[in-house]
Amino acid sequence: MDKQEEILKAALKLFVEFGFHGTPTSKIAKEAGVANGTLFHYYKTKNDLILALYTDIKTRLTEHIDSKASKNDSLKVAFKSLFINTLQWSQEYKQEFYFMQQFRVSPFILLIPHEDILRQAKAHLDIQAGIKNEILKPLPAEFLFSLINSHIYGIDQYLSSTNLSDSKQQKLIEDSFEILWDMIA
Amino acid sequence: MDKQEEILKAALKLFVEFGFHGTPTSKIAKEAGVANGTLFHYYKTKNDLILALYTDIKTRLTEHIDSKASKNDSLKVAFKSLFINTLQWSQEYKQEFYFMQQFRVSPFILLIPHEDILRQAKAHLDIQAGIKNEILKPLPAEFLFSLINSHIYGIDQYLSSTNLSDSKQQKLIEDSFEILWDMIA
Amino acid sequence: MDKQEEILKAALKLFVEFGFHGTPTSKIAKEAGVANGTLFHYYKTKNDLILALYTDIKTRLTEHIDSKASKNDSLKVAFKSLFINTLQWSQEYKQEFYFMQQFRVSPFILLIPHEDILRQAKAHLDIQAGIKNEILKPLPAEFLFSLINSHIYGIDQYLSSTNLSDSKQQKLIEDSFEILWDMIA
Amino acid sequence: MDKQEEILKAALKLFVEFGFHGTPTSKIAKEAGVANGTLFHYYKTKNDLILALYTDIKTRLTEHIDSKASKNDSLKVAFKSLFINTLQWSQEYKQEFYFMQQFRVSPFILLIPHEDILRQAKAHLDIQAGIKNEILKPLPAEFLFSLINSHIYGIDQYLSSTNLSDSKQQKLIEDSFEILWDMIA
DNA sequence: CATGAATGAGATTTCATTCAT
DNA sequence: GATGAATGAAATCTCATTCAT
Repeated sequence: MDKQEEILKAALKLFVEFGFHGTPTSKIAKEAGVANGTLFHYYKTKNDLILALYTDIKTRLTEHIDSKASKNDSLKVAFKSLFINTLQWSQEYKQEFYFMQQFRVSPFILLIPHEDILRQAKAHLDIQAGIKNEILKPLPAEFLFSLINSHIYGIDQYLSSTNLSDSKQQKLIEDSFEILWDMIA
Repeated sequence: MDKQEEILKAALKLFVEFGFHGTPTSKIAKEAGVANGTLFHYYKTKNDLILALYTDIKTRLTEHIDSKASKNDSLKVAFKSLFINTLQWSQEYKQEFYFMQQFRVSPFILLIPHEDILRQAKAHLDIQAGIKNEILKPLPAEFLFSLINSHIYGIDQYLSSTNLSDSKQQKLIEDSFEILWDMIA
Repeated sequence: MDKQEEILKAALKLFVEFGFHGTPTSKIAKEAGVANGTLFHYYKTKNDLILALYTDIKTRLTEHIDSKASKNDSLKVAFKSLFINTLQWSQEYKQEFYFMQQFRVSPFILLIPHEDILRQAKAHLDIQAGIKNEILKPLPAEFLFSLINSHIYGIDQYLSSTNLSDSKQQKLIEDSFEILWDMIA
Repeated sequence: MDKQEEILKAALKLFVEFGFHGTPTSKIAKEAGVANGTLFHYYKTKNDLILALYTDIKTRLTEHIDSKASKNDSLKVAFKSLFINTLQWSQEYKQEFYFMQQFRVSPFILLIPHEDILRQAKAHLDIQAGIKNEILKPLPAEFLFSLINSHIYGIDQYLSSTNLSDSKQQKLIEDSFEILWDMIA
């Protein structure tokens, strides 16, 4: 692994444990096994590092979801795939998922253009279309989007607080999707 | 308003905008219109101030909810009251509600005994009892709790991102409760 | 002497010896006998300190010159007074005078509005008027100003590089003025 | 142009604008279009670079003056040649001339043996001889030297602050020499 | 020769906290 | 109680310099 990756990895670990501001750049460098200045060789400022980490994680999650999606699925299958893959990823990459939540209630979120946030998230499925085709309930798309998102976060939180076996976890995720689908369709 | 209150008010405003660590105590003091040292007269450390603010806000929310609840309601009515009053409060005191979310994904949350968090939240309604009485679905209480909570946060987020009239907002909150109830009962 | 003065005094001493950037703020603080942070309590940045020092010295020189000037002098007497008092001050406050020269060939000079520099310098005598009254040679005022200034700096440099007794120094300054006067009148 | 020259050229440009310490070696390298390390291949330290630049410029000025001087001139003609050629050079190579002034009020000047400074400057004409031959006024040679030097700087400053046509500039330089000559002879 | 990633000492600046008034 | 000057540890960031390639 090259130094730049080591730095991101170390930053993630420490940010999750101590928060952005509770983590000095010197500790990140030490954890990454590089010199203090090396961090600033790759990231001009600590802010830049935080933003780069967010972008990196978001990209990885998006790629994971996209890699599992197939083009010709029905809306429900597409939704289900998105839902399940997001939650599986959230459990496999707990730190990453937690970091994103931290980031989203931090002032740093303001540095990400608002559209970027929505676009990427909604890119995976066309809620609008589902409403038009009368597959989804006739509610504002933004509202449905909020419901779906928060549902996912709720499940993630529950999974993280308990310690289910893989199969039980799998079952719970699938059941949860049916609950969600009943709610929005 | 006395100085102590002014300090809390100033801290809330600045924390929400700049984050805990992004807000120096000197700025809080200035915003509150008191001297630097005065802040430390009331709160021994900055940490103490943050915790006191959290406790203060949580208490105010709890009191609001409790003041609206009546003892002899059915479970559904009790749930509905909790749900509606929480969301109405979240919209009236947006900064406060946002602060609590910030606090909960921050390392400070570890300073609050885990049980305190659950107990207080669940104190208002006995999910366990609802399951036993077969009013609620036979799912783990913790799981239902997560679903309820995240649902509330989802609605709050949607309400905060749009700008509905009071009546429309009221309607949406009530509809959302029915959706939630269908999900858990 | 209060701390703010001590800081200016220490800064002057060290800047003259090591240059602006060759002097860390930590050394200034130590030389002034104050804590590191105290310097920044009075001057928001090192730049601010440098500018404040320049302004302070320039003010002191101006006040010295003004205090020695009398209103009703002839132009020649007024010039002579300015000339002599500037040079006496330059020898009494060598560090201060040297600092001003350092400052003037540094990028910091750009932070001082150009007009401020000329206005203050020319305020003491009206070259323009002297030209109109045919007391001074019919040359551009700016040109005469440059000649006068550089003459003063030349004498200062000579005085600083030799070690004359007070009386000889006094004599040389007076003779130099006559040389200057012959040059411009 | 080879890399070594590019480095000197870049250094000159940036030093004049930002000062010695205000200019990182990395910026010099970038401006010169070479890699960071290349600079240190040619100049062991930043200090060495600064000194080399000073020496280079001083040599070029000296060569310019020498190339214009003829051996058998009278003292006045020799002086005039020195004076005029210095000022013409100062206007043609403004950055270079400004750099030398910066250098002379910087702590770096101490790294140049004092005698070198005087010798080279005085090498071009024998003030001492002029005094003995009663061509120059019976004043200390060092004093005359200071007067001449500062006069030149004064003219340079005026020329740099205005924008005269070449012919007017030429005329002003010649007139200024007569003024100087009257002052010292 | 030339490169540029890597270093780490050190510079500037911030900031929670103290304390004499 | 209230003030705000003073503190100094610690944080972010810079930069001259090195060295493996």
